[in-house]
Amino acid sequence: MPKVSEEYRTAKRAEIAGAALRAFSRRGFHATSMADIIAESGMSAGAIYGIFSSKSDIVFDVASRVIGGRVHDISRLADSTPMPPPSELLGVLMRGMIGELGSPAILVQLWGEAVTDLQLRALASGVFDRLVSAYRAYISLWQQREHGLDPKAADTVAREQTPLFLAASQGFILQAAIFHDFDPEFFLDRVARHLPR
Amino acid sequence: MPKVSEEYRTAKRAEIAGAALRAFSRRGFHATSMADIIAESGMSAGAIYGIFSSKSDIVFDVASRVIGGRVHDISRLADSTPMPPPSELLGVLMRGMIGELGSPAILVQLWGEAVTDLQLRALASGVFDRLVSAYRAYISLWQQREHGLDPKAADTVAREQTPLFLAASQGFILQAAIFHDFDPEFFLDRVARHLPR
DNA sequence: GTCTATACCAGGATAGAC
DNA sequence: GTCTATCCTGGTATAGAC
Repeated sequence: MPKVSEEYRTAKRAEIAGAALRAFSRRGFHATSMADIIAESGMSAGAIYGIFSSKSDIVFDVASRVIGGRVHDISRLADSTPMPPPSELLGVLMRGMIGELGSPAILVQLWGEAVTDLQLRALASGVFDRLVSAYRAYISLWQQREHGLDPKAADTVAREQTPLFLAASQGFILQAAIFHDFDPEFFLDRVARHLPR
Repeated sequence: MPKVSEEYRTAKRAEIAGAALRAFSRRGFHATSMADIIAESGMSAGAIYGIFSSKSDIVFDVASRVIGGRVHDISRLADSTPMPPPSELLGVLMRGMIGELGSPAILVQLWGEAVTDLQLRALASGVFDRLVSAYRAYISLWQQREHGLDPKAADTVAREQTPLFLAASQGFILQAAIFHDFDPEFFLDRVARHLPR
């Protein structure tokens, strides 16, 4: 098998996925036609169907990339140093997401699809799980360092707090996507003030 | 104009909307065809198009009903007595929603649509606004009664806290829709414990 | 591998009879 | 007002040439 071809394929995939993401972000998954993706990518139908087998194949690939980016964000914050307090973690994560993704609208669209699509649901559920784990590990470590708890006690505290951190993250994303005049910093400030320390 | 006809129309509308809601809940807005709605309602295409002008007309009607129900929930809790503490408000609201709606999945679908549909977005945004107002009024009253704050100070506190309450509500709904093994009471217990008093 | 042109189909909406 | 049968658009996927 020619190795050039393989690299070429993955490069093309990324290129098409990028175009599709832009189109989906503007008009939604269903309102976006293959013709839109073709126009946005500057390629032809034949070229695209040579790389992706169907539209839903593209949707799933785009979803994986978007969501994979979130997973990457999460894993990074675990090694950030110095450790900001957990209450600031939310802000770090959300700002990073906005910076990389522009608008979180596509995530909300994905959630909507995930409700009825088993594959996408597994994907979304997996990210939530990872986010929970990351928050938990972080909070646990913080509790040990700052409050001198032993690992077991710290983990118990962390477990208690994670659902709220997850909900706050999700609320941020949703409100940013729906409210026309959403102010990220206002939200983060208000919420951080009431998150446990 | 015959008044019997008017009542008949609204009854039929409700009937069709109910059937459509069931179909949408199962398969999603887009995957549900008019044929599905026709089958679920037991009526014919002609009958339905005599009442609704298009599929998106039905979607919007269903969305309004679902979301109108939430508004009703919210307005009720303001007059509940004795007043539970704000930290329990979330549970009251979420349990009521589950009881009436079954699963919150349809709400997440709506959010996903709202991102790209201006009308639905206005609808969703309006509900969030109302929820914010309701939480704010409630918390303000609570602060006055329990902590003896004057109305102005109480409202300031309430304003600070509402974003987190809203986010917690949204997180509950989303997690309930996506996590396969979501435990409502576990979530509510953990979150209530860290919500401000 | 990629292009254009097109086959094919799902599904929303309507016509016309009752 | 309601039914059935059907029209027709929009959109995915493919055929065949290059």
